[in-house]
Amino acid sequence: MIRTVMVVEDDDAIRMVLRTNLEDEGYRVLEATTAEQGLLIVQDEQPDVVLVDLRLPGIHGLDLVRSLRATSQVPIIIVTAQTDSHDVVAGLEAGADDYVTKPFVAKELMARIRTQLRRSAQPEEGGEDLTCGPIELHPDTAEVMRNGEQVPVSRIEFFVLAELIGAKGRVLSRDHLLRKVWGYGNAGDGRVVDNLIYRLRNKIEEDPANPELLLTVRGFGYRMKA
Amino acid sequence: MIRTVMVVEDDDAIRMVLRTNLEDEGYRVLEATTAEQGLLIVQDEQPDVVLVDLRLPGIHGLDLVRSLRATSQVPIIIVTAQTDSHDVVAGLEAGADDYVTKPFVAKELMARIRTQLRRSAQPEEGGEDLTCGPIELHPDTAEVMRNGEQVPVSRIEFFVLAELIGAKGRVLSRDHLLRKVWGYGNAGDGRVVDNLIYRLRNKIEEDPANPELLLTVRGFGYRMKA
DNA sequence: GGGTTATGTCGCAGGAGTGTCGCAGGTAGG
DNA sequence: CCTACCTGCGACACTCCTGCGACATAACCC
Repeated sequence: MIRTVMVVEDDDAIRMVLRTNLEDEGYRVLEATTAEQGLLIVQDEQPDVVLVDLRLPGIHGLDLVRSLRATSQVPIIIVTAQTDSHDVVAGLEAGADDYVTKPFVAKELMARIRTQLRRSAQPEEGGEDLTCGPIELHPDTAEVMRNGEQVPVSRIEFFVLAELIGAKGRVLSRDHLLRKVWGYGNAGDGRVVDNLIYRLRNKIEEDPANPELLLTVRGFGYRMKA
Repeated sequence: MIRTVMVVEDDDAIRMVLRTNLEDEGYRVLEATTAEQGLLIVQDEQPDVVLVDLRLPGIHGLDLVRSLRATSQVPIIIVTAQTDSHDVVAGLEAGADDYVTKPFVAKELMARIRTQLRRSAQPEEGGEDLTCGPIELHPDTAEVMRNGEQVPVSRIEFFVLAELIGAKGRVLSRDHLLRKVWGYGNAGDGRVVDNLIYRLRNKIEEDPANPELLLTVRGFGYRMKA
């Protein structure tokens, strides 16, 4: 599963260092240089962790933390040059989950990110099963059921199906699926998605040639039946 | 609601400082000076947070962290004089939720404790017996029984089995197991997990070549039969 | 209809994921 | 010092996945 980390930091050099380290760890990285921008992107992309600098142009990082906390449970790690323990307390009280001071050691920061991810990964058992008509997804066991019978699907097929069902009938572009499931780097041939949809249909559709669940939206992408 | 904080620390002076600060914040405080003692008390009293020093007489603090994690989700904060970032990484990978270095600022530590409590305020599942079909785990004695007969397993095998059974049928990735059981420092070869599963199957499965309890989920990891 | 583009269909080869097993260094206990 | 066991590692076999390419078919536009 590809995890997404959001970095809100106005210093280009530090942001680049963070991006490099995060990508080396296999994360998808989103960037913002202002609190306003960060807030929008978080709502849009729902990252798995947010790194926030306190000294931002315009709105202060602390206010960003409070705004995020007001609407989201996403783990927040403050990464800042302000080392005063008073600032640490304020940051944590504002709703941050951890506080790391610059200059930070990359390996330590990565470990702290993993720690946050580990904890936020637990409630996934509370995550209700994804269903669509006769199809049922169990994220806990990575199983797909059709009419109660188990259908063997591969790892990638599972993620694509989860993404589609999670979209609840909205159309998802090939590009969107490529990014979410395959993860930026290996974009390659756009037809990969078509192929996978074909195989998926053979597994979950009654009549794969006339799909009733996994529908094509010509020119846009694919969607599940509402 | 009165929260309980457990302190595992052998230095009398520091333990006293912690106790005073914690009681001022309104917590109930439990104390232990060794890892063994700490483990017993945690099982007995189920505190809401555990503070652990790394340098303990006898069993090392890191091993205490791993032992706690094997059977409990209690938030763990390492409080230690070891400031090396390598130690921080090892501590977090062992399962700690935060890492504070001495000398610490009391107010900051208190804030970090509140942060942990805030997150763990969610409901906990009851203390479960670690059983799965004919398999039975006794964390107290580190014994594994199959159909009432004792099966000799090694230390690591025990932890892996505990982790799997504790997951109640959910899939656990190799990475997850590596971090939880091995502690990632020695990550090295991912095949270590496969090997261990193979050996575990030879001990607990009727027909190891056709496992019915310890199942492979291709592309994801392993899981116990629900 | 004819041309063009988007998508469906399907087989293949390389490769990733996993099971299996033996080996050797390490470790604990006698 | 010896022994037994644990444990990480590497090698090999095997299955299944998956990206790709080639062609067929359907939808769209003029």
